[in-house]
Amino acid sequence: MSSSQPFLSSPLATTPSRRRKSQFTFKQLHQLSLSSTATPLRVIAHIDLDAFYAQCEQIRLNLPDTTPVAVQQWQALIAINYPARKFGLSRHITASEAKKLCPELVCQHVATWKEGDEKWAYHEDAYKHIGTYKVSLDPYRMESKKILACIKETLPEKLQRVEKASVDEVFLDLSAQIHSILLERYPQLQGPPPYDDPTENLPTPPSSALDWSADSLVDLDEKETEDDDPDWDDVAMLIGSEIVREVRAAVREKLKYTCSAGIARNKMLSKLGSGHNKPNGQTVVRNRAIQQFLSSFKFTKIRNLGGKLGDEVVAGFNTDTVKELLDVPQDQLQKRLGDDTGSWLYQTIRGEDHSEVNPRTQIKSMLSAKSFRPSINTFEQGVRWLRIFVADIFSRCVEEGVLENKRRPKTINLHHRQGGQTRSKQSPIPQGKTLTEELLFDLAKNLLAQVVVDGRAWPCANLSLSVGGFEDGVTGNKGIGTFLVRGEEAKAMLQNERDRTPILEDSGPSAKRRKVDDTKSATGRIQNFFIGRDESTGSAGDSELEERLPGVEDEQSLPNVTLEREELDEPPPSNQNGPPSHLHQQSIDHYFCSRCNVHLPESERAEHEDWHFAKDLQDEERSAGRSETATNAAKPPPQKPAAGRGRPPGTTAKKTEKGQRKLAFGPQ
DNA sequence: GTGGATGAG
DNA sequence: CGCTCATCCAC
Repeated sequence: MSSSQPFLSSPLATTPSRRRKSQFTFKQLHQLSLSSTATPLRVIAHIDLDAFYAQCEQIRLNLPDTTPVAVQQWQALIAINYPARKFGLSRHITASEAKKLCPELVCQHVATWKEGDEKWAYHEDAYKHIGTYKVSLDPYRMESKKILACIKETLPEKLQRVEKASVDEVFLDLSAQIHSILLERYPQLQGPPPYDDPTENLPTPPSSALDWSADSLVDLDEKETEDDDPDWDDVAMLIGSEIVREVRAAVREKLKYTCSAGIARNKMLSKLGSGHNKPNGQTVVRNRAIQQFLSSFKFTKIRNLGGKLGDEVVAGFNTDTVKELLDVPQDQLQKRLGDDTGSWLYQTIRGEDHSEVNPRTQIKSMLSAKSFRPSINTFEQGVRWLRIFVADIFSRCVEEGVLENKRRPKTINLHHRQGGQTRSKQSPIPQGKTLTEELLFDLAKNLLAQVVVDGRAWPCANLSLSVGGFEDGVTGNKGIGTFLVRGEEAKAMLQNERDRTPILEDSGPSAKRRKVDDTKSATGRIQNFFIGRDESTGSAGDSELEERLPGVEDEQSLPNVTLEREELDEPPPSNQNGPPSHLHQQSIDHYFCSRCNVHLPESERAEHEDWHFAKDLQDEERSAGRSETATNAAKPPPQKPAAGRGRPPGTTAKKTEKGQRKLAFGPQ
């Protein structure tokens, strides 16, 4: 509903002397305590750190906050703080151009990994080494964590609802806390409603003018005047604004960061609001001001309309403003965009957004990537970057508590870009083994090998490695006494292995010798990864020599690939239960476990078999303890229940006539 | 489950 | 721009 209409159409408005009742009901007030997306009293805040990366560097370097600071990534500037913006600096200019415009600019390069290092660092001359270093954004992730923790500490634990929206943004659903404060400050709101009827209107709101002086206030809609009495939604917003001011003060005082905020009825409006008064300001979008506020924007500034969908709308209706799009009837929008997208857009430009604040603060995946200029052309070059990616990802996994078994990823994914197209390969991370850096490295190499044999791998313009499917750690393998002991043994053995062949070697002459070995061992695994490939259609062409045309089945086979296929393919990798037939000897000291899809040295074979044995035993006990229907003894460990509730706007893909996909937004 | 695409910052 | 992160869909 429009926020302004009820005021205008209220019959009581004709009796100026008598104050009208609230337009809100006891039911809507109650819904506020539940953070319901349906209540018009809802209050959402969006908090956005000001020029975050630049502020991180300014604070890390202990510079006065008046110093112009930019963050440099190779030659590009990826963040510019507000003092620097006064000099006309913007993104898309180079560091040297910026220095000319602003000689006293502090131009700090991001931290980087260099080959062989076991940790990222701030290197003075990083920009000279775009070919061998990899950017690390870890410092900003760590600051982000501290800020998020600070925000959570400031809010009452029981009533908070915080969504981490990005490294420098959060959404807060303040509804429940505001409900509590309202009842406390205005006891007349405590129930029960008259006649115990929840549809009864709330008592008359306080008549004194509200003090908005500390906030930037968006102008009211036309026909609304500041003389109109406030209602409870205004009171709720004002309380929300107080809370946000306290949160921002805490972040400022404890961590020195400034941020901007928007307070409004929903996520979309709060986000637009937070950008309205930067830096270090907060903006309240009262319900009575929504139309005026929204109409001032190009709709491409609204979330989800910044991309192709927005372009499609512009093309379809020859305007990029909310104001003009308001004249388009809903069915016209639907005709052009599809029913769901059309009605979503119709509602959105009228200020409606019923999406929930998703109480989620932990990441679900992490990624390490590098664009290559110029492209890289060999498997061993790729492997060298994988080393760095793995070091990066593994150290971040350690921060996530992987070593303490708190959280651990389930899958590993390699993305590869060549020419216009990107392809990816992924594999499960075996859960039976301790998650080590070399395990990840091994898996990553295999994925790269798969990409290579699939063809058209070179020249490669971009590689990225990610791990995902983070789940809470297992409980400690109850009932398996031998596992932990053996696990320690395994660690010791792996340590010995590492001592002999250090994984994080120095860059230098020795690296050249070693990378040959990497290539060999990895090509050895190419063979293994041809399991499952259909022999009759042959295997992939040799991408380095043969560019296959799209759609053409080129069946040039790699002799050494098909060689071992038979034996490997025999028991296809599966989760079936059974005798220990899952360990396949590949060579004198090399095994492949088809249950885990993992390669093992002889030194780990016994432990691995023991682990399966113990786990099967445990699973049998479990299923016996339950019912006869439990036949899933060898299924993966029980999954985390569900990702909480509340997906952001329900989106469903549709195919357009042109075969392009676009988003469609369904009802919540 | 896998691989591609879109969108955000 | 380059590097992340999330979500969705066809398969």
